[in-house]
Amino acid sequence: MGTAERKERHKEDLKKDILTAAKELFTEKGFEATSIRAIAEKIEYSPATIYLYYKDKNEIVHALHQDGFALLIQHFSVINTIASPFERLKALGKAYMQFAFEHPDVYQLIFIMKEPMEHVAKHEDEWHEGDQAFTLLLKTVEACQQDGYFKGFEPIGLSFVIWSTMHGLCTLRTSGHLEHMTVACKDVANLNKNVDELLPYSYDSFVSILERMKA
Amino acid sequence: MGTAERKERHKEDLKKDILTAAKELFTEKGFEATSIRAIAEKIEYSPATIYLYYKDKNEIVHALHQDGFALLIQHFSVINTIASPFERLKALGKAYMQFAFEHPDVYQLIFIMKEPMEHVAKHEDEWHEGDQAFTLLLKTVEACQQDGYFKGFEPIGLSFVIWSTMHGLCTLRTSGHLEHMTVACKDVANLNKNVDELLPYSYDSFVSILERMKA
DNA sequence: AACTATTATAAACACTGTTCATTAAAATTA
DNA sequence: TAATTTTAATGAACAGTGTTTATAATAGTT
Repeated sequence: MGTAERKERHKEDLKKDILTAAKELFTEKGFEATSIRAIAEKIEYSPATIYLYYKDKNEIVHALHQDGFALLIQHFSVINTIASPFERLKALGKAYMQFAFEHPDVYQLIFIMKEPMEHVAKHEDEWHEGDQAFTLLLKTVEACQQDGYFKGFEPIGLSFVIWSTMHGLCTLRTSGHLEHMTVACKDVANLNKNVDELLPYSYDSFVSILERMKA
Repeated sequence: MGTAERKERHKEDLKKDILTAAKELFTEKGFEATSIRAIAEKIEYSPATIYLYYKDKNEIVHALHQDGFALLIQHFSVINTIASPFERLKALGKAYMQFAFEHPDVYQLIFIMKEPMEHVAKHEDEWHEGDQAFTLLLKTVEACQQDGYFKGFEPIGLSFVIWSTMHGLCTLRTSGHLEHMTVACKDVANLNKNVDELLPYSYDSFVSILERMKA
């Protein structure tokens, strides 16, 4: 008769509305300040209704985590046009960094927060999003190796080191730790106490290191 | 009369007792589960009393942050006995990694959590602890340079890259993200799906990279 | 002993995530 | 169409959180 379908559609709409409201509040006020009650108020439903569509807050956070990852993968799409493997690797790093600074809250959601991963763990699931992104890096590193870079290195370990470096650069910045380090900035004439300059600067250092790894 | 001194001493004792109780609860049950009420119960005082000695929870967290950093610096003391700069750098990395795994909660307190840094920011303070640790790394890197390593590199940027890599390695592990990445572990014969092996393994890769940077 | 300054606390405020019995609405059956 | 069943939504409560404040108890001084 079709009424069941319409109902089902309405149910899925509401589930998405919850997620959209959560995402907006999240990017607006951060995770800490985003309560179930606030989400409920935004979609004009009772807080208890949320629990008819999501088991708990972690399930919402995990859904946002997945959405956030899709956005990251999307940011990576720029590298498809680049033929040179090493240039592709560099572009991947730049895209990663840019994403972390443009969407610090999403970055936290997908790479820092424990809750979404705990949700994956509880459901004995696998982290497909992470695998997908890591595979992209791995393939690029392997392509670089065929181009003469990183000879003698095992690609997975190397990929992981590269990811770690980028992750470290991004997190140390967004967590606010660098802002209060005087040594790292003040003493360098080129930097002028500006933290924002330290990161692209360090990224260039990192690229130089990798560049020297060509046979 | 001395009574004023005794009182002052008692006051400082209580302030330390609060911190000790907080530290114990923190390492026992984690930050999330450590409430002011729980701390108060442990020292057998009323929750409101805590606020006579610490302005708010962030001030307690910041005090723990400073204690934690002292512990890290202590872990670094092993490098004093090593003459070779590059071996010293390697030992520094190893000590850093070991600290992160032995005290994951303290690591989170000093390098991941935003709250202690927010406290530093509010008081227009500087992050002396961070500066101290970074300087130690910087001096080691500079010594390496005088030994023929990292020629042509600006030491601060390079030091920051090294720190970022170590930080990335440690945080990706303790946050639980690696546990659910199948690609990174399963496919490597040497690793046998074991995440615990991925890190020392990746660390060795990183050391190899640095090793190649001689002359 | 009386007064004052310090220290401690009970109670409340405004929140949080989550559960559950109850009610309202919609769909199905008689 | 009327009665019944299934589904969806909610108000209220539970147990917790950080924090503030007026009140009470204690200690020190005159």
